[in-house]
Amino acid sequence: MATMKDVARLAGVSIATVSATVNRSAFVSPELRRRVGEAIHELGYAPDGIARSLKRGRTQLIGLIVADITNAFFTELVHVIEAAIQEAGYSVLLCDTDEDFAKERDYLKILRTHRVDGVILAPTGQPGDYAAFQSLEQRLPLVLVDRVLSELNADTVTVDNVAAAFEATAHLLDLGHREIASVTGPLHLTSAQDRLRGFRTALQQRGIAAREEFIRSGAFREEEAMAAALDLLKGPNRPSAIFVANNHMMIGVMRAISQLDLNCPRDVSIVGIDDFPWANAFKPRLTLVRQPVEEIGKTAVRMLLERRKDDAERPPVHHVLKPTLVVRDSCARFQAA
Amino acid sequence: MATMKDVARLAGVSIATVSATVNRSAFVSPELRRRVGEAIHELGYAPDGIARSLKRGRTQLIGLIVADITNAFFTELVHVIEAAIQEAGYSVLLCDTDEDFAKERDYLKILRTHRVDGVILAPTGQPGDYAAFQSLEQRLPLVLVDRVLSELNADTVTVDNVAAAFEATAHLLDLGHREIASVTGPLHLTSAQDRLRGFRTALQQRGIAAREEFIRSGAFREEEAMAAALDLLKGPNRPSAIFVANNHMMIGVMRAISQLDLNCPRDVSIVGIDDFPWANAFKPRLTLVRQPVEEIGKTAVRMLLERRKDDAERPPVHHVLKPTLVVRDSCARFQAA
DNA sequence: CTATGTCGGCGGAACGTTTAGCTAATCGTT
DNA sequence: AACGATTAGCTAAACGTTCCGCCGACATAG
Repeated sequence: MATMKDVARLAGVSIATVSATVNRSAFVSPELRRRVGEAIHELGYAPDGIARSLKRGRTQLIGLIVADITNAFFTELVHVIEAAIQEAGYSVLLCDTDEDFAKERDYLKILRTHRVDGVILAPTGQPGDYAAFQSLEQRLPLVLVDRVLSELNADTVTVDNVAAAFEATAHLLDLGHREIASVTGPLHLTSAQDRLRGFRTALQQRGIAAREEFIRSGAFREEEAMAAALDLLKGPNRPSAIFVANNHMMIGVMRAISQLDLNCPRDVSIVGIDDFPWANAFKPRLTLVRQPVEEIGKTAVRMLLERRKDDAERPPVHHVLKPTLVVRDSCARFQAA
Repeated sequence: MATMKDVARLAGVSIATVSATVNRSAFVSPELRRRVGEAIHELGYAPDGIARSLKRGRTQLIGLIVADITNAFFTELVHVIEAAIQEAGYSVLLCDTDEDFAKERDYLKILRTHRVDGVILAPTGQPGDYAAFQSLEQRLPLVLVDRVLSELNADTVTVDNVAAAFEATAHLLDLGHREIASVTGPLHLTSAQDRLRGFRTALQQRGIAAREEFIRSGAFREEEAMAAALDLLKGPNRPSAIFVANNHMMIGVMRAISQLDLNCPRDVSIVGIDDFPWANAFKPRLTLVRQPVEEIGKTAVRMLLERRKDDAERPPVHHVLKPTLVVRDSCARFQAA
């Protein structure tokens, strides 16, 4: 592979001139510019980003760590973040932790080795897991998305999960439901905590006691949600509505309903969090709380790049975005059986 | 950020010894190993992958270019490829072209600048677009997935799209359908071509003439598929079944059915290509041809890394994997209206 | 006691850039 | 005519590694 030296020799100039030409970093006479251009073309020269990174001290690489790319929310998030990063002249180093903190830690180390210029992280760890990081990650610019980690005082972008769950639950309450179940995520994640909190607050506010046996929390996974829903729905005094905290879980719940030959929304109303492409392509079209994914992604990228510029020890900023309820057909007015 | 020099100074050894210790590339006495280890720990040293890459001539980076990460097939593919690459000690540089060849070309250039060790590419270009590449891409190890590009004689991993479409169509024929429509992708992509071919072959084999007005080809997108399906289904002599060539299009078709208040499979039978998580969570549970995504991904990674080792000018190899029909509820036996 | 061999560890030259500082040439000013 | 100012382009020193070749110490053999 041709190097600047080859180009310089062929064009009869010094490598400094080649560099100046390639980077437009200094005036180069038209004549030399032409000769350099020709030599580059002839040799098929392309600058070596590695050498350049070494010298410049930055790589134009951003690490993106998500918990689970097959979750449609993260898919979409990766999509918009990738586009925004590319637009800004950087590239994405993708890491998928599969909700496994050990992997996440490994990835962080790898990203550090690759000398990425910054990291966008959707963390999976428990509080306490990150104690070592503050010092270890010698101020690598970091933005947290979707889930917060108070101990890691970094910039964050999240949606108001309490509000999301509150709205979803309030919608159910408005329709007359009282026996409402909740299938929610692992409670060490702030997103899951907040969603459960919003759910409880909505009930409380109407003076309705939450029935603890109707609250199921487990991993953000299809199988567990299906098991939970099956268990919830098979008994004689089943809830008339279920609030589902995540889209993987939604699949599980819908499959449970399908398997029990129940009809949604006639037999049970369902409301969830996270919109996704298929949500309105089937029966029933799902009523959901939509997160502003595009805004989350763009904001995260913007914050990261700003943080890079003036890496002053400016205190972290936290963006909290508003979710919106999208009403479709999966919730019906309550009627006694 | 601490460098080997710092470590060497603190441990009282040469940087060569630090390097040997870090890489286990030469025998280092236990005593020195201990001192170096301590110094590394104390300084929080981590090797600089950039300098290492420059010296070694490889980056442990693999470029992954997909046409559209929001397509569940590619989502899953990215998921398994990322895992396999990570497992092999490499990292993924993710590029999403949004089915735009101009972007694809830019990405290829960027990847080259980043000096990736290889590229896995799901191309979007038309034949002819890649003419310049052979020489330009100075033998960058390359594996094509999902879609082939004969002019780019690289290794490929695909599924037998002809067989996939054939099986799907045959299933419809077996159920007695005769007026079968096809909503298929852009015909400059081999995957779309092959799927249409399989569809035609199945009809032909039973001596049934394909009705050209029932064949719609457009971008692999939801909106266009919805428009096509709307048009196909609103007339009085509508097809009794539709073969849908891709999962984005499937969403569009299902939405059209929902909008027209038709019932699938009673009014129209649907079979598609590409399984996805939601396919059996709703009514109707979709009958689909499933691609062996995991095998595609793992094979692609394996081929790429092998190609790296002995970069002999060994001729390209082409893996063609078998799809399987998954019968669920979206196709019913034909009955005259 | 010297010659030979072994082996842990070191020095230093790369890898392909960027960039500070320099040189020689050209120019305008007095 | 002499002198600084300006300028195009060059030289060379980094950046943080890897790894070849060497050196000195020690062991063994003759």
